[in-house]
Amino acid sequence: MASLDLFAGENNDVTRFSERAYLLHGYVERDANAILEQLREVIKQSPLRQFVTPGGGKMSVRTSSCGDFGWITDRKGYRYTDTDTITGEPWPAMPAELKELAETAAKECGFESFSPNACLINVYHPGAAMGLHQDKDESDFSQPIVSFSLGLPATFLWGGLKRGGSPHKITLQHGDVLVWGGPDRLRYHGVKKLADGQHPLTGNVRVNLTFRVR
DNA sequence: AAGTCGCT
DNA sequence: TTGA
Repeated sequence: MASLDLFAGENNDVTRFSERAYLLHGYVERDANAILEQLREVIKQSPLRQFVTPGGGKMSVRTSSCGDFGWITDRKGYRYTDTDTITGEPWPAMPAELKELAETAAKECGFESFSPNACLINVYHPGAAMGLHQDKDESDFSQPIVSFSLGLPATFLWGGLKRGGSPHKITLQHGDVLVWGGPDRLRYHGVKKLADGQHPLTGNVRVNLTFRVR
């Protein structure tokens, strides 16, 4: 696949929904086809899989990773690895164009030095969900999280720094990008059970990419 | 407990 | 919908 068009940046429609949490509406919409094409190549090397959590439950989301590190879980806990535990090979490289888009989005929100070395790929089919959790397996919480949404829309849940209370609901559409960091870096967050639907680019799935510094 | 269940 |  040819390089991305890198149209992102032309769209300045940004909603700030917490002190340092931002929704960039449609930020990667025009790059969506190219992003999905890159992901198909990644998934050929490291296939999607359903993890088991430490509690023994099976995640409904299908997951892979690219970059220097990939996020995994099993009964022993959550962690990053430098090789795919299925293939035994290093995780596929993070496509440079994706990394650049994530960095540009972070910069747009005032996170100047973001250089992700891990990208978690989560594919949601109808019925799949993500319970409220914190992204806390990384070592430097001064670095933000950047999240791309592609395909079917989803309801994002935005909680507090501790469990409890009712999370805010934010609709994520195809092409939207979320950035959160600073005092919001360890907020609980999740995704409501995905509603059935069809999207012209992805069919009946939602694709989510989260870029992190391990 | 990134899940599931049970009570409100 | 929330709390354990």
